[in-house]
Amino acid sequence: MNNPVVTRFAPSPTGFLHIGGARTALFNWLYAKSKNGKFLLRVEDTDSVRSTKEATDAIFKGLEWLGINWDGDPIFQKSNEMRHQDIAEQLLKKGMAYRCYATQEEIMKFQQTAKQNGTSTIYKSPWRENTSKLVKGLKSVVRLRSPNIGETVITDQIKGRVSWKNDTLDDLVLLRSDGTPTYMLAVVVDDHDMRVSHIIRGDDHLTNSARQILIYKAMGWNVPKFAHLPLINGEDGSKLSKRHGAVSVTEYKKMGYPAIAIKNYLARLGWSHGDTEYFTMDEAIKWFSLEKIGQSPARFDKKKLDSVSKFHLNKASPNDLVEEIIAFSLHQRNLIISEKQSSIFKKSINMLRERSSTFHEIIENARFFLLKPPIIVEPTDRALITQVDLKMLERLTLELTAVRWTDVALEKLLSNFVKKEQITFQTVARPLRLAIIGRKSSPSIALVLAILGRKETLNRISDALKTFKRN
RNA sequence: GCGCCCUUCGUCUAUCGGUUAGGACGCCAGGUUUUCAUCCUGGAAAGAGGAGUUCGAUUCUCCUAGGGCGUACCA
Repeated sequence: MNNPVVTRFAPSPTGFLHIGGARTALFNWLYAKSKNGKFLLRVEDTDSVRSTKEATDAIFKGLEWLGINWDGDPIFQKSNEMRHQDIAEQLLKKGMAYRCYATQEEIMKFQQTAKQNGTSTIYKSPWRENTSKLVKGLKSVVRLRSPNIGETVITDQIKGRVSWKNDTLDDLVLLRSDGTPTYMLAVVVDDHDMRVSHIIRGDDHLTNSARQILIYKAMGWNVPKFAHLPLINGEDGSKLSKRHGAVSVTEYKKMGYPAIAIKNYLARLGWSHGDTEYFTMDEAIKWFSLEKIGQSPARFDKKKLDSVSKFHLNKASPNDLVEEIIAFSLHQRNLIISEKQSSIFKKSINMLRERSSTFHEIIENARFFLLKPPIIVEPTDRALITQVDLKMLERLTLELTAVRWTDVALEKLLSNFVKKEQITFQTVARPLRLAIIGRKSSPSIALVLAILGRKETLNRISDALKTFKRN
C-alpha cells in the first residue's frame, strides 16, 4: 500500500503572498487533492528579525481568498526549535555532525582565495577532522559531516534524475553559534515530523534539496519525493519583481480579478492538460499530475490573465457574480451599492460582463446607473454636443415621453426617429450617450435607456439641455 | 569561478521517433455593428546553433551559445 500523500506550503512571513508563492501553494494543494491526501501549511518564522505578524496574516488571507484551504492548524516553525536542537545533538552524538570554530572572517578569506584560484568555494572546515574535545570559550556552529565521496541523487518528479557529486555539496550549518537552528535543519526535521511525502517547491530550491537529503540520510530517515517547479519570470524574462507590476496576490484581488481566474491562469503557467485553457478547480484536481508540469520557466502575461478572467466572469452565475461585485465594491472600493442599484445590476449584468475582465471594469461599465446626477461630461467631450443636437434631443424627449418603456420599443423608437430626422444612428446616439451617462461609449443605448427607466432618462436629458444651453 | 537547471510561434503551451508541428492569448485583415466592446471568419508567426544515434529526429545523446538558480551562522 502506498503511503498517504502529504504536501505542504512553507512560506516565510516576511512579506505579502507572492504570486509565485501562490502558484507553489496551488500546485501543492492540487496534488494533495488529486491524491486524496493532505495539504498542510507551515510558517517558516525562524528568522525572528524579518518575520512579522502582519505578513503571516497577509499570507493566510491571500490563501483563504484564493480558496487554497489547508488541513489542520498552521504550524509555526519557531515553536519546534527545541526539537530541531535535539536532532542536531543526536547528529553530533552519532558523529554525523561536528562543531566548527571557524570565524566568519576565516571563511570569507577562504572563499576569496578559492575564487581567485578558480576552485570550489565550498568551505572545508579544519574542525571536521579535529577530534580534540570542546574548545571552551569559543563560539561554534554545528555543521553536518556530509559525505565527500559518492553522489547524491534526486529523482525529481518533474525534472527526472538530477545528481551531484558529494564533494560539491558543503558541510552545511545546522545550528548557528547562538544555538538556534538554521532553515536547512528546521525544514528537514519539520517535513519529517509532519510526514510530508512530496516536497513541491520552486526550482530555486533544487540545490537545497540535495543538501537536505544529506540530513535525512544522516538521520536514517525516509527521503520524501521532490518536485521542483520552474519559476515564473516577468514579461521580459527576468526575475519577477515589483517593477513588472503587481506581484502580490492581494493586489490582484484589489484589481478585481476573481480568485478562480488567478488559479486557472497560474495553474496553466507550467502545467497543462492538452489544449484545455479554461477549467474549474474540480477539473484541475481531476486532471492534475506532476508529470504534466513543464521544465522551463514561464513568463507572466497579464493579457492572458485578462482573457482567462473574462472567460470566468462570463461563465459565472449572474446572481453570484452580482453578489461578488457588491462585496467587492464595498470592501475594495468603499462603495455601497443600494438595493435599487443591485436590482439594476442583476438586469444588466450580462451586457456589462461581456466587455469586462475584472470586477473593477464591470463597475466602471455600470457607472451609468451607479452615478448620481448631475452627470458630468468631460471637458474635452463637451464640444461634441452642438446646439443642433440639443434641439434634436428636445424633439426626442417628446417621443420618449409617450413610448412603452422596453428595450425593444426603445430600439424601434430610435430607429424610426433616425429615419424621420434623416440622420445616422450615431448622430443621435452620441449626444444622447453624453447627456445621460457623460461618456462617448456605453453598452447598447436602447438597453441603457431601458435599464435607467423613463423618469431618470428624461431627468438626465433635461439636465443636459439646461447645462449645455447656458454655455 | 564552481555546481545544478532550462531552451517549440511575441507569450502560455500540445506533441510521449514518422504530424501540412496543433491550440490559446496577443497581433494583422475582413465581416456583423449603434459608440467602446463583444461576436464570427481568415492570416502572419516556432523547434537556439552544431555534431551524433536512427531508415527517419522537435522528440534520444553529446558539445556550444544564451538564460536562470544555488554557492550565507536568509529562508
